[in-house]
Amino acid sequence: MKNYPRITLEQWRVFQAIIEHGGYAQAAAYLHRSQSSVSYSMSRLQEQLGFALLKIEGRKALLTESGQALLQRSKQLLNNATEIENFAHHLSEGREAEIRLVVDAAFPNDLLMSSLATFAKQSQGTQVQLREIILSGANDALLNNDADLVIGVNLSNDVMADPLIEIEFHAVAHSEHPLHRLDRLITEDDLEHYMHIVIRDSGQEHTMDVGWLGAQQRWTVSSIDSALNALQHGLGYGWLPGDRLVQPLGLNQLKLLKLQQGQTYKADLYISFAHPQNIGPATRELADIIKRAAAGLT
Amino acid sequence: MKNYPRITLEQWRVFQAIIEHGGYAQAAAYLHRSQSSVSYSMSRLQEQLGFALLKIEGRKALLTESGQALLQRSKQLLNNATEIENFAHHLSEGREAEIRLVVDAAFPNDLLMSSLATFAKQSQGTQVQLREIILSGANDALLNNDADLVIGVNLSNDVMADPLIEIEFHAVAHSEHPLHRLDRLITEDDLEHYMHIVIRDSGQEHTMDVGWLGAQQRWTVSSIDSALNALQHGLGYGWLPGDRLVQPLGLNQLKLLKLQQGQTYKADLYISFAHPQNIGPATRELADIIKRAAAGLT
DNA sequence: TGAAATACATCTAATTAATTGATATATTGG
DNA sequence: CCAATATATCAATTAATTAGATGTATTTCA
Repeated sequence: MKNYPRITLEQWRVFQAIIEHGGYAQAAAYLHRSQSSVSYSMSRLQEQLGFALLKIEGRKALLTESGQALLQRSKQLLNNATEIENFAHHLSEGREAEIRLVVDAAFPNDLLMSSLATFAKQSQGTQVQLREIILSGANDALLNNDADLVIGVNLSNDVMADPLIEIEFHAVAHSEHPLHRLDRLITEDDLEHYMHIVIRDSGQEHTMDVGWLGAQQRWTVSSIDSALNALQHGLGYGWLPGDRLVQPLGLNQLKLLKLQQGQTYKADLYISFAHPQNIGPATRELADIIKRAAAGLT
Repeated sequence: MKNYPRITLEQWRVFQAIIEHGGYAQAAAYLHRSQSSVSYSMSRLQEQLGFALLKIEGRKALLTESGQALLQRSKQLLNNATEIENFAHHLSEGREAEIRLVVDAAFPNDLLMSSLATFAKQSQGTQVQLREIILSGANDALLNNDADLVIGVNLSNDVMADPLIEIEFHAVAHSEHPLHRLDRLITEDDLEHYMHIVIRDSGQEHTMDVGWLGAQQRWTVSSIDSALNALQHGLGYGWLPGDRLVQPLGLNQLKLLKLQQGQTYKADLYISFAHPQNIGPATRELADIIKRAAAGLT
């Protein structure tokens, strides 16, 4: 099996030009070459492949079946090659090769995904490296200089942070959880008797510190998915962002707790550039897309 | 913006060889060229791009940031080019460029997808064009010669058809449908009073012929998804393949009907080559994969 | 029907690009 | 500071591509 290409991009280009312009002569005109040059390239290509891509029927050049299959793929190849050079051009103008985006898990996933999809269309080759964090992880990322763009809570002390959206956290527990069987609004005291599932800063270990009777019980997890998992297994109660609750509430796996107070609390998510003094064009575009998407939602 | 590539595959290959083999001299040895040739190619590449991919630090060639970004992409490009030539080689040995696969909608989707995923790994570039049909659509495809491989029901008269799996169709209706409120097993007469959602041959028009009181009412749809949609909106009852019912039954959107008789009926799905006298290697491989997947399920 | 026009193939010469071998320049290690 | 190592550059050579002229086959249409 071949491990490096022997056919040049120029050869594929000539092949495509012949098809797209309806013949050798037209291709030659398009490529600013002589007809014999086109003929030579094409015959060399077919000689290297070992079979015909074109059959000359009468005096028209027609694609063979194999030719059709290779035309399609060679077009992709040529586009690929062109894109690299365009990307290189953007690079030389200061466009970033990669954006390191850090996002708090509370940020709605569909909003993030649709923003990334929009950005991908106009990215000019800039790739996005996505990292999900929780709470202070966002600030850590800012401090440690391993992010370019950050979405998180509590960035408000950062003067440059723009508010994005408000996330509502709702108190929930498994639908069979004893808290749902109380015939009254739930008080702080009631909660003390049950396990509290807490999402805490990313990057830290799971710890379990079950106290004794009456003491506050708490299980700390490091991701929203872990918290959901724990809740769905009936391990306790906890506060989770609304958009992650739509499905489990719909399926009746979880139920909202009717609290005397504090049934929901709100947190603001901010977006911020990690290096405000030096923001590349692609990073700015991505930030704008996210801001617009968030604004459109409210 | 450039619309055709000016940098040759060879240039990218030289660039990669320098990185992979740790220097110009080693790359030259690997490529069976002189060191000066490698140096020339590389400097020409950078001249064309307008910026440096390598910086010579001391006497070691190190990637610049841009170089890193382009190395990654150029590797993809080279792989892409190599793959086309390998694919061409397979073509010249008689492998198909494309397989037209026609599948009855009753065939379990996950089975189909996992089979296609398996095939993709060993496809050697052969692409699969997938078309979904219903009932006699499979036979149509066979007759009209616009398929290479067919999965459908009622292919049994075709001597070459292999039985794949048995599909169970279950009678269901929306969980609030009046049929569920009868305190006894449902009879044929009961059914006559309600809309029957029927999936019929593909390629035909939706028709709605609502009869009057007591007469048989029927809504004919042309896909399983349409049928599910109709059922989930409580429009009537119908028989659907079991694997498509798992979710709606789980969500309690639909409920199985308790019929006096005929609550489920079974259909056998067969797989068949459209042109048994002339089967390409890739088509045979894909058929084998599907047969094995189906066999593993039962 | 047959001459003119069209289209691809082939040949040779000219041109362009790539490669080499020798040598220059720079850096590192001892 | 010298020997070894690594890349850069130069001039000469070699290879690949291109062009121009010409050949062959097909189609058009007068």
